[in-house]
Amino acid sequence: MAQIPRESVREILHAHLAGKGLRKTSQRDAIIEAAFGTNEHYTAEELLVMARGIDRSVSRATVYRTLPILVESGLLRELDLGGDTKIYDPNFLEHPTHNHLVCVDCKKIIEFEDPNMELLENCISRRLGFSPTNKRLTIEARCDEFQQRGTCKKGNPEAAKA
Amino acid sequence: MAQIPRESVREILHAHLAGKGLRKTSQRDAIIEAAFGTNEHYTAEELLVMARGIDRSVSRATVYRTLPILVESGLLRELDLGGDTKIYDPNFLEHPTHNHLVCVDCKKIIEFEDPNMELLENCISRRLGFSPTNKRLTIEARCDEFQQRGTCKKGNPEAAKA
DNA sequence: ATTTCTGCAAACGATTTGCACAGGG
DNA sequence: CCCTGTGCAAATCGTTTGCAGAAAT
Repeated sequence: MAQIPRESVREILHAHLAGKGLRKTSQRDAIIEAAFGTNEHYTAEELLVMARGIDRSVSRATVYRTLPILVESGLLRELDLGGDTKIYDPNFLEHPTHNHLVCVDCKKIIEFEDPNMELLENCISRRLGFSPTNKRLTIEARCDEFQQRGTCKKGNPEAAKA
Repeated sequence: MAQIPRESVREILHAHLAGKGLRKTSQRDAIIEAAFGTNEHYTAEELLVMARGIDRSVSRATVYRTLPILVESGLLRELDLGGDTKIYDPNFLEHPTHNHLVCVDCKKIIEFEDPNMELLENCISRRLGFSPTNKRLTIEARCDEFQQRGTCKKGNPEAAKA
């Protein structure tokens, strides 16, 4: 499933760890494996479950302590999409400029890229006296299909109930 | 300070309360007064302090219970700008389509309107199969001035430390 | 009178942290 | 060996909620 070659991830991560005097541990390996073994978004808790599937000894605390490291490394992106849980997005390397559309109805997160949006963000930021570095953009919208049928195949059905 | 005539706010709010069988109470009045007596953004906790300045008897729970009512009424907007606290924006009536730029450095929240952004949001949403209703958009950026001087007059200085 | 509101304090849920031990360099 | 990483459980912090009394209709 993962589109990023595992070696690249490992390389970049090892470089990052080494550069910071951080150590390679079996738990971190399991977490990394889990974190980049999918293209789906996930929460810290979901990552914990996935990582435990690889190495039973991974603890919640270690997941929470490792996530910021992965984010710093530039391989993982942390999303604040308005819920009370942070969401993590492993597709950052391939699509560094993508934005997110969150469906209010079905909770589905859709990634999109749009050069016009890129351009417009830059213009607006500059006009206001800001550098467009490190920007995030999220659109919240309503799902047409969900509006009509009360359900939709885009989103995960359980999320819709929440 | 408030640009919205207080009567309009009261009228709309009373209509909203009446329509839902909700009661007018002194605590709610104080909260409303505080909520629309400024153009600044605020957190629930900050609103509590402001409301208590008007009516000492206002409790934290009542503020938290009243905020969703104000948001539903359409007069107050709830913003999720990525921190762990929700932010409330009383300027929604005057500028219904405005978006937000949050400075990573000085934490300042800047409101802006841009017809091109409007248009683009609509196009993108539609293209993806969503109705552009109820959308929110936030740009996160770095403050030029802050980058150069380590401080900036745009933002509130204390927020920058956080 | 009836029903909604309120304050208080306890409950909550995601995340963080102190501690003593385990394990990489 | 030394210092970082780990699991556990307790602590945080914003927000929510159960309850019994207070107030609005």
